[in-house]
Amino acid sequence: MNEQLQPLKKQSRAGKAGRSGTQDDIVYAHIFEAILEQRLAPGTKLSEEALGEIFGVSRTIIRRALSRLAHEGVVLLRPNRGAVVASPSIEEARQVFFARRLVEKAITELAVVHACAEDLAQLRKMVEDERDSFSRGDRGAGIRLSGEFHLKLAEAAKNAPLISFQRSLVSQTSLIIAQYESGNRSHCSYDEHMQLIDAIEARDAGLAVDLMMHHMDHIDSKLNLDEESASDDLHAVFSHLLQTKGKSPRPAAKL
Amino acid sequence: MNEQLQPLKKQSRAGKAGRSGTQDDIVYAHIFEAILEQRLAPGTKLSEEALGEIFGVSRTIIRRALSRLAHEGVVLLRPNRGAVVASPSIEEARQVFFARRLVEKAITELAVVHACAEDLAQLRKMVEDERDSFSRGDRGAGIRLSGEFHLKLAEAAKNAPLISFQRSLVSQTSLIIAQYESGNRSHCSYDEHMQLIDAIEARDAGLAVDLMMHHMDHIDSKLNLDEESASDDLHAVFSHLLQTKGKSPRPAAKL
DNA sequence: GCACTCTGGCTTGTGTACAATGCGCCCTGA
DNA sequence: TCAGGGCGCATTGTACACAAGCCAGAGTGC
Repeated sequence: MNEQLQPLKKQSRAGKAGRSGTQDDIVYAHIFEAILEQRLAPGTKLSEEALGEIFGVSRTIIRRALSRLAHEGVVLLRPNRGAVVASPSIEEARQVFFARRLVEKAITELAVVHACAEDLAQLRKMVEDERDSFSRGDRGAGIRLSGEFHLKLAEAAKNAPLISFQRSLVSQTSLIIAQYESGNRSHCSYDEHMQLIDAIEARDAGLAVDLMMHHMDHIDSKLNLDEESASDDLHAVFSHLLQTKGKSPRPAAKL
Repeated sequence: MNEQLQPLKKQSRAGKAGRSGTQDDIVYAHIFEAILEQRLAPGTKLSEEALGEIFGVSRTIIRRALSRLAHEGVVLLRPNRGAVVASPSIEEARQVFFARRLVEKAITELAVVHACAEDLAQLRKMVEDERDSFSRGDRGAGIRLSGEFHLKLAEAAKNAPLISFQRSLVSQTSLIIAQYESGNRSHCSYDEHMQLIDAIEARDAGLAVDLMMHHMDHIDSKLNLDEESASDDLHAVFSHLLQTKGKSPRPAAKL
């Protein structure tokens, strides 16, 4: 484990949020991608020094990236105890989905009004990329691109606070999907995405919102949030025993 | 300007978000308070070294606090050019208010269902504090406490993502009020707040939501978002010339 | 007189060293 | 054999030093 990337010349592919500017953006994007594509399992410890070696930067940069990830809820920052990949509980997942329905509805309505031709073109392109990923069998990239579609939709709605909130919600949703999706059904959201774009382009608010709500239902129904699925993560398994109020879940009883 | 606080013994009163734990929380809370109470005018440069001296900590801590404030939108972080107190444009203010209506409605509905007796008691206490502040003529504290009321309401709704979003929205709203409120009308929201608590306690969702929406209308009507008010801040005055997309507004034309 | 350039100073960005805290192992005693 | 306590190590928290990047002002040429 002593290999490292070349000292981070501004790499092009930085997936999401790829403002390929400063170093911490790159680190951020890489970790983010790794988490969403499940190369990093929930609960995994994210050591600052290890990451620093891997990316060839100092802990300062890593720390900033982790801080951003923590803000978006995909990483849990425990004081004096380091960062771990978040493992949202069922209850947390429900809360995220509730908030998402709310936001997606508003975004859809706004997008019907504000989306310009270029927005729509970009959205279509993203859906195509998404379809390609799934047909290629790249589930991780598919989840990520599906998320980016919803984020782009928020941008088309032209409301800055909602965009930022949506970014956080989408990140967490992706993590939840990665964690809870029942494997037997393929995640084929691109079809619904395309219909949605059509409705928005037709400026049919009623239809667009309906489609979006059904889309949310579908995502929801693909998850087993009703029962605990088998997991190697004690926190997830025993999440109903944990306090959900404080940001640092600890066992309520000694395990 | 060479005075400094005593080296930050864990001060108790840390206003909002007063997790009186680590140092950066304290710094964060103090700057936050200062901005909301208009002791720091929009556009003011926030020098890292100066703040570090004032609070008796190193730039590392200041930097973290500024980063958090930037996340909430009350501070603008310009790469290589330091931090300034945000001065939201009219358009940004409108977007914040749009998002707030959305969130407040959802929060109110949730609070009607989930608010427990202790939540309601705390809410009542906060409204009393708020009234005291205004009767004492402490407008800054009043604005802050009014914001904290709405934040507490979000907590009573028991949805973590909405709480965090609400925190950001309330912060920005407070900043907007501080910047745009027409001075001739007194900000007497505590009365409406109290009615709202009553409706929630009565579990009357319809009434509660109505009250909340009217409350939003009132706040809205107190601001002059229709025309530019006089301002000593070039960014605010010429905000319609500035790009609102990028996070770092620069003049579109040489001033 | 005006505008342009270059330089000096100041502020932020990054890396690193040291301090502090938490965790696990080992040792001891019952 | 197991529980409890103490110690050492590993990891994070903080401060500081150096590098890099802006900005303003003085100086110069047109």
